[in-house]
Amino acid sequence: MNFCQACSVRNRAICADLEDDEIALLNKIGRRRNLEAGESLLWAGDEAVLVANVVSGVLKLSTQTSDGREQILGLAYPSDFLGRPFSDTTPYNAEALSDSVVCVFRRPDFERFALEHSKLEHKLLERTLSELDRTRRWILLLGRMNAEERLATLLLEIGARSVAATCRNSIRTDPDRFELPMSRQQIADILGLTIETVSRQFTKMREDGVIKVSERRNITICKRDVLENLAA
Amino acid sequence: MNFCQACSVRNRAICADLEDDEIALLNKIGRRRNLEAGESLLWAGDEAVLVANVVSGVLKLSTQTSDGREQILGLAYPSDFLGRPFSDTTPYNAEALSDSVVCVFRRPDFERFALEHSKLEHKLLERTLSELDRTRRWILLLGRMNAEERLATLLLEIGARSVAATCRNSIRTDPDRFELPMSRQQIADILGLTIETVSRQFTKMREDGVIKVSERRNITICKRDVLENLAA
DNA sequence: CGTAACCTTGACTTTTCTCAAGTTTGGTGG
DNA sequence: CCACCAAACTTGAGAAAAGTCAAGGTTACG
Repeated sequence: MNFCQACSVRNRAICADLEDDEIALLNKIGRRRNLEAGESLLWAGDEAVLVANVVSGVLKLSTQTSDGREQILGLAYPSDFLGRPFSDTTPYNAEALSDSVVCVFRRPDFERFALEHSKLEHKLLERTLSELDRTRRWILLLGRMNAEERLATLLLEIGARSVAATCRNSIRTDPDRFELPMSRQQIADILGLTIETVSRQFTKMREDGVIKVSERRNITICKRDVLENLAA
Repeated sequence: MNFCQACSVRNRAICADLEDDEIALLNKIGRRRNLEAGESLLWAGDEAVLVANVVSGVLKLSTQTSDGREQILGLAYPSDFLGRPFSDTTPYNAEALSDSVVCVFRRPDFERFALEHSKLEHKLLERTLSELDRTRRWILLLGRMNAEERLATLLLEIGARSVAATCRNSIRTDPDRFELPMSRQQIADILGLTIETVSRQFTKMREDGVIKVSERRNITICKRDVLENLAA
């Protein structure tokens, strides 16, 4: 059975651009895996045994300080790549925030394939460079923005990425209406804040009419310009 | 004239592993450039026209918020790669902190070479993945550490990188004795703090006997275990 | 309908920032 | 060689932002 040919992220993940015969080979070394919300795929510090592509769902990448303060390093949406090729140690935890599907490879299999198929390696390089850009923008957020600016930036980013992640799946979503894939505590762990500070900022934005919130996780952006101004 | 063969970072930069004939080709498309301390090589938002390797010196990568608050994204030491291949826009400013030498390539030349020589592309991928790991560790610092922990982490990192950057140049340095390549203000911009907070933390560490400071920039680590405990 | 998890709110504390002096350092010209 | 200057750094006092601790609401779900 060839999962790749029917794969919903086939044209966006690092396997895009591969020829049919290459895809067939890749299909042999990878396999699908379903993750329930809350289930982990990678553990920081473990030997890096596997790498993966996200097919559907959202995962969080995280580490913690030695005394247990958690920091989320990033989110992985469909077509994003997970894991650490060419290193022995996994640098972060990866945990599904929603029920998810990933396409996993044993790391040695994937590395061998990559070295033999430079087209794949090139795609992985492009993706890694983009991820580095995104991560550096997050450094600006954590280093120089206040709580309000941080939440504004996150809401805009989640809106944008929710659309990008689903647009090929025919469910055209609006970047101004989306469901948060994480709890308030997790938002705090992304933004480097406490849950109370996050909650107060949500309240403030609601009171200012900038956003609407229903059932806690359904967000409507009412005044995009205000958010963009804060995030800039 | 072949700079590459005599290059002090020849075995550590992305050009390591290349065959002699490949090096000769690379030598043709690159050129050396000297930068004085304070001189800029890349400007955020500009069209990405060139990429480079650091040969000697230290550079800072930075961005700022729209209202001008600066944040340093990282430091580039000898053998580190600078610039953004495969994208039209340079994502950060790069400015020399000390007098530096870089090996620059026009981006299209470099990209063409990379696509034709997958060994180089592989090295670049490994380096980008490491840089992503390092950047993510910085996210933990900015998101979850207090001022004291941040400075401790930075001092240990600079000590380690100063050694790594110079060990092939026969000047064997001690990771517990080094010269800071930046001002207090720049340290603040790296750590996401203000200059006053940084200064107070230096004073505290001096008073606690954890470090010695002479001529402002010469640091001796006296109690490495204390710093490591803070940084962990 | 009860419960547990999640979220919000309030009062208070702590950390860092801001603003305003001072002080040290390194360079320059008398 | 010294006095002076500007830039870089340090220090102090008070303000602001975010964190902590402790209740009190909501919501989802069995």
